[in-house]
Amino acid sequence: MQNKEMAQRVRLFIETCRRHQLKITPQRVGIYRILIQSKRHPTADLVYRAVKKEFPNISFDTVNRALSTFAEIGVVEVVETFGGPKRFDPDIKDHHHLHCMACGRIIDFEYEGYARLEVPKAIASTFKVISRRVVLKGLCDTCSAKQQMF
Amino acid sequence: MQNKEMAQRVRLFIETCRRHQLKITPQRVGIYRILIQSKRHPTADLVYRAVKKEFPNISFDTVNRALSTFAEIGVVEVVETFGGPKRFDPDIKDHHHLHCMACGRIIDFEYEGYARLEVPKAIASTFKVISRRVVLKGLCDTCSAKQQMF
DNA sequence: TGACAAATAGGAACTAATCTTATTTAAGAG
DNA sequence: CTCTTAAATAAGATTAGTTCCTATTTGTCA
Repeated sequence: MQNKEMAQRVRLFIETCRRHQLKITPQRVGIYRILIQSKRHPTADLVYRAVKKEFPNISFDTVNRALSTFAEIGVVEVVETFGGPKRFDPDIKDHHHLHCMACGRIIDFEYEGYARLEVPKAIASTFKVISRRVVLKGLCDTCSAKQQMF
Repeated sequence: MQNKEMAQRVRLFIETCRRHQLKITPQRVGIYRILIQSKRHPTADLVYRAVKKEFPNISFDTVNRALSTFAEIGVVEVVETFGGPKRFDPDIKDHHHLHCMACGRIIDFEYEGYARLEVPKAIASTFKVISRRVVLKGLCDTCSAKQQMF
């Protein structure tokens, strides 16, 4: 990620925090910076270990609480998983996911064809739909290559 | 569910277990029967508490292991969640999910319009896609009614 | 009917998430 | 710039969810 883009996203993040009357602490900014640099939909623990390099005595709880707070104000998203620890996604634009069942990697993709997944009338009339996503399960390039060998 | 349909599904379940060299134990059958009667995508703990009525000294581990085994051989599915305990779905037909963010309910639906969600070429050429599902987040009828009151 | 691998019960161990409390700090008021 | 106060943090304890371990039991096949 470009330095410039990063700075821009951090600015936006800070703005959103202010709008929600959240204090801008160095820890929160550090956590957010780590998160937007990660392409791996990390767990709280992974973020904790990364941010610990910059803040050696930050506590796990601070990281975990920050991530939950970020999700509440909508600057990050909790990703759908199939058990295991929560994973966080700093990309809040509409996009879709492929889950590799072998290595657990989650690959983001955007696709025009899914752009306006209409909601069935029967659903739309009774439920308030907030977000839509296509979730694919499969094997990523690396793992399907490995399988071929057997 | 009709008695007849139930018996048929259990027969199929037993067949699949045999195909995978799994022993047909009364516990496994009991757990499976509970699961196919549930419309709530229950957690292991919920299944455990229900099946305990029939098998008073079944252990949680037996239930949990059975459910994982069932998922491995494909007779049930682990449902996508946003943190929290694993949830299991006895419906292995293609279908989609609406997650109520307020009460946690997961509503199944089928929709012709999603029937063949084509996979983008860029994905299809590098990944082996095994299943596809549309995941909607929102508020269910009951919860959106409650919100209206404020 | 007997032999054996697989499954179960029960409890221990482990991992993830949340809570508690004392201390520190961001940010608005003066 | 300093003071005040509510909010946030660190550290450790607690709880929830899941998996592991071991002795015992039980399906299944010969």
